[in-house]
Amino acid sequence: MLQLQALRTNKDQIIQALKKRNFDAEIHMDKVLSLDEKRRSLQTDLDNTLAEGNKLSKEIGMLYKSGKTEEANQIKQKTAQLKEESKRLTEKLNTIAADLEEALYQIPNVPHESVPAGSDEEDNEEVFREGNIPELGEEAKPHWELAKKYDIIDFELGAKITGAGFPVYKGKGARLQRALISYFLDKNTEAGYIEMQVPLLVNETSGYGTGQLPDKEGQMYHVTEEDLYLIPTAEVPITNVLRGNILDKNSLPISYTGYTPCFRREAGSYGAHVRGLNRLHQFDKVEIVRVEHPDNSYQALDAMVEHVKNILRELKLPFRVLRLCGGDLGFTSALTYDFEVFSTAQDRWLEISSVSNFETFQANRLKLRYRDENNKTQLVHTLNGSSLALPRVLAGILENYQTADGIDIPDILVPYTGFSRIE
RNA sequence: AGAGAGGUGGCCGAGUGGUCGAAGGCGCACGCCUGGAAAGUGUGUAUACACCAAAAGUGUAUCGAGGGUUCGAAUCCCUUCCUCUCUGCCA
Repeated sequence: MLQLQALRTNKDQIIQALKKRNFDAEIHMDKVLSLDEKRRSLQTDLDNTLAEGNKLSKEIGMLYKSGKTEEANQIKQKTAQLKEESKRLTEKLNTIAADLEEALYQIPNVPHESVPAGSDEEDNEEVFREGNIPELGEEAKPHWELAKKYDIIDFELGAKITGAGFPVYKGKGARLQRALISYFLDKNTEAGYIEMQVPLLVNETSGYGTGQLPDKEGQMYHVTEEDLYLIPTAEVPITNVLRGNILDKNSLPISYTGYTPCFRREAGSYGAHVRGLNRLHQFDKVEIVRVEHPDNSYQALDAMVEHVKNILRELKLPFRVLRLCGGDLGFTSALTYDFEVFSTAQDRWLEISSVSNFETFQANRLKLRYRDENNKTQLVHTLNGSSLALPRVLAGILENYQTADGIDIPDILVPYTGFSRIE
């Protein structure tokens, strides 16, 4: 959620910047600002009415104490009128405040100046590429065939137990999953991230805090009995750990990492691009989250990008980094770098990580602040990234490391798996 | 899941209808004292919103959350969430 104050003072600038997203902010902005104006004048009216009432109440108290019951009763009649008035104003104010909040929720984050203009993924800007794309020859198989051949992932079995998109990992496949999770967590904690184990279900407030609600409501599994949501990413519980806090500026930055399964309904997805591990309802991911002083957040974003690069280097997977264009940029993000691994057998790039700076957009909803030099509260910047999403890394390893009669395990993972080859 | 007790400021803790944003203590900040420190001592110490060009200041709201009773609620009533104790169940 954008800050009202910013909208009031930089209206034109923000409208201009949002054009990069192909988002016409003008109408929204006018609505927000006019609602805000109404809200403020109502607030003033209400405050004055309540103040008057408070004053009279005190008088009544005094009069009763000194036994002047009659005078007190006279004043009482005045307060009845004020009470009605304040009730009316409160109702009005609540309605306007709710409308205002809803209108604010409709406006996406302002893109960073480096975000390229563009309408879809075609316009994303490649900023980095590394690694050799192996020559696999004609025999190369996509990972879903490899998974079947070596009996390490069973999609049908998952469908039997639960439904499509809930695979079962078996034997060395399961072991490889576990190895990847441990390896990622080790890399992250070495880099100073504090490991967290968090709930996999969150309440509504947390969903709003990180911005999944209201705009991605349909993407989350909802446990209606308890009104809880299955997390679509560890970002939600981990970032909400700090919700509502006022941090000492010396406690910044705060860096967390956590492994969780992620649950996504993925309503509306279909076709070849969702085969195998490419798109699942349940998948594993290790996430990194940072809370930063606004002055340092872009430095932190670069550090996160470097960190993920290093992991992919160690895994010896061919990858590239994209700076997302305005049209492809997530609703809450100011700047996002996507990481993609090249899947040789599928002959396409697979997104495996997304690293974003949300600036104050999430912090504003989360009410997550720090105290500055002048003891004033300021919103922090929040960032997060995947390091990494398991299924596509797994797909990348299976496909790129395949040989005619087996799959090699990247050297860096062997201490974690305890084996160096799947046959 | 059932019965009972409770949720007050950064922390502890008083407060059962009136001037209470809330005693007292701890912590923290600044000052005094000291050669320096400790002890002592003085002052200050919540958040949001509105008014004001801004600071100062003023007003309003907030004692888990939401609603109600009342001229007036931290205090009474209802709903809900959470914590603790006992019973039950259970990995």
